[in-house]
Amino acid sequence: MPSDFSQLLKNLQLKATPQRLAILDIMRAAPTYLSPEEVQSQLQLRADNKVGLPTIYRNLEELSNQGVLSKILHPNRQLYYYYCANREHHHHFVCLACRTVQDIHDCGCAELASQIDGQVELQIMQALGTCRRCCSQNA
Amino acid sequence: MPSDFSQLLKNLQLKATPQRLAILDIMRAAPTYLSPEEVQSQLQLRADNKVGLPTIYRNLEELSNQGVLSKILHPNRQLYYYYCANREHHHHFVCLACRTVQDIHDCGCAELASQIDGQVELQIMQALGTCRRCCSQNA
DNA sequence: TATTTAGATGAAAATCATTTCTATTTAACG
DNA sequence: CGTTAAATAGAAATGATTTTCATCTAAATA
Repeated sequence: MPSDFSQLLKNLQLKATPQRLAILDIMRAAPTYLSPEEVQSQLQLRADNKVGLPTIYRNLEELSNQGVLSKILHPNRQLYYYYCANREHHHHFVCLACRTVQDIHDCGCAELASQIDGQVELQIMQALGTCRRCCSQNA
Repeated sequence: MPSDFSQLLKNLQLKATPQRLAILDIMRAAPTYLSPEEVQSQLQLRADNKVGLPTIYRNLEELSNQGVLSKILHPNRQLYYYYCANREHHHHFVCLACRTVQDIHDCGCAELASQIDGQVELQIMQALGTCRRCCSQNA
């Protein structure tokens, strides 16, 4: 759980640019998943330097590839990202109403891979729906 | 397993247009998943009438919503569709090399839903990789 | 069989998230 | 401090997907 993102980036052999650090800061503080444009808006609110959208796209993708962020394929076909401190293999349940994210611990991926006649290289698994809190509010 | 797609479409309250029937025919015959553009190419090869891309997009999406086709979210971010006669709840393992699809029967979705603090409305689950045949060919 | 109409199609244009290009800047190492 | 590979910004391009809208047609009904 490094609040020291500089060290994290060094470990990943990425330069600790102000933009990267600011993006990481936003992502860690966000209670929900964010789209690249939303990350940009939040950066502007903080009166940080303006960060270009291509930079945000590049960094979100890179950090996602490195496992620092999780990527969410929304049904609306946009990409969203989420900072998850949990470094173990797991998946997420995403509330489409309030955008909060729950960890799914027992995902059964290992069992699944074992029944496949081939080699699983990428497993996309997402549960989307309405969390209990939002369910009860709409009732 | 209706080879009689007219009846299937009637059940779904969709008109049995020549375009729809042709698309279904292509999809059923395809040994792999197809992109909308690939469906269009195949339609042209058959010297059927030309079918517009928007029509293909609309129909693939509609038939996918109705459960007649399965949708594949490819890592390259394009959509692909696949005709699967298996009407039970299941998921797919997709070979990225040869594009063939295997059914995954024991997906653990029910167990997963039970551990979530909320209501799962949509579960995206895909295993992507290399099937055994392609694995051995590349060795 | 003719009429009617909701649903479907096609062509062109629009949309819009994402990526590329390229000149400029900068973090980090020595 | 100088060097250099990596990173950034802004503008432009990309390209899959969707919308628009005028036209057509399947199929229910008379």
